[in-house]
Amino acid sequence: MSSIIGFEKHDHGSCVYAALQAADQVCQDRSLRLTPVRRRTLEVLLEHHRAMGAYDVLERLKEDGFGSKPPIAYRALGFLVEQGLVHRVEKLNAYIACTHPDQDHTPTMLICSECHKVAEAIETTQEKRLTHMQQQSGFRVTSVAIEADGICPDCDGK
Amino acid sequence: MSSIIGFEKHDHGSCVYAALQAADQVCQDRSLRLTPVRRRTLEVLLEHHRAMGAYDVLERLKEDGFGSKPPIAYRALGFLVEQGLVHRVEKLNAYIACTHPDQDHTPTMLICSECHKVAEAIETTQEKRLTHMQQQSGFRVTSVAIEADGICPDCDGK
DNA sequence: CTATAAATGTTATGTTATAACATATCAAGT
DNA sequence: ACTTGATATGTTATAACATAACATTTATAG
Repeated sequence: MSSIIGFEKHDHGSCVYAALQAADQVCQDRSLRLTPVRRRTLEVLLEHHRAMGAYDVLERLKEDGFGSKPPIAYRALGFLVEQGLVHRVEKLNAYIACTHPDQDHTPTMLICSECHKVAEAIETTQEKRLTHMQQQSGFRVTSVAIEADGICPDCDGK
Repeated sequence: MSSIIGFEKHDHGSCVYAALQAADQVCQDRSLRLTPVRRRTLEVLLEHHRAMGAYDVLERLKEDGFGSKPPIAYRALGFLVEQGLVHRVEKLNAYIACTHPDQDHTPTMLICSECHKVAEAIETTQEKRLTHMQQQSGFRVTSVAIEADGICPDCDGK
């Protein structure tokens, strides 16, 4: 079964706040530091609520007085991706805040070719399938990305 | 079920020849032109038998007297990807010849982080799952990429 | 209060990709 | 064959994405 987050309406203010809280918790639990740049980077992605390129993120960070060169953004994004707080959307070379950082998951990214919104479908059966494949093939999987292009419900109506 | 192609040994010469034949057939069936650049591009990928960047492909094309500028490679690759004769490996920004262009399929790419070989696992149940997801969510899927990082059987032994 | 590690910042450069336009080639109809 | 419209090839120029290497600052453990 799958549940989709991203295309329907929601209380955005509280969603951002909750996600930042969750991130604080995650980092505390893992003895990692959610430093100002890292926290702000996550916040920027949460506010935007769509996939952003590293240079778009960098733009915002610069405005807030953080460093202005690419590595600043790439390092913060790298950290957040490693911790599962942000997902990299490979097809777009872009980044999007995770909508449920608490759960350990392999997300399925649904990318609308029309409005360019990205939704994250969480797949629980996926894990099992991959483990199975791994046993059959002898390929030891460390990470998986699933990404679908298509038309989202909003755009499909038009 | 899944079947894996890419890590085990095989008769390379005949595999390249057969794939080119298949490509000719596919293009004929669809009234499309497998022009010299396009055919050579596919051949280069087949010979290499691993993921190649567009600029690596371009290098080869240039040597063969074709145009030497990026669009030459990107256009040929784009055509081949559209026709399902080549897959784009999103995580690597690279391209690899399809190992079974005849079947209509959603490939799972298995990317070895050690030796950088890429194998293609063909998934038949995947299609159904995505159709199902689509019905539930209202997201109309047009194309899907599934990519796994990990360690291939060869490298896992060491 | 140091010593060490971790994080931030900069410079410089490398890699991947596409827009825009000019030219050549092919395929269909006359 | 000859024109016409569509397809494909080629170039120039530039945009977008990403990292190596090194200097400086900040946190934290002893």
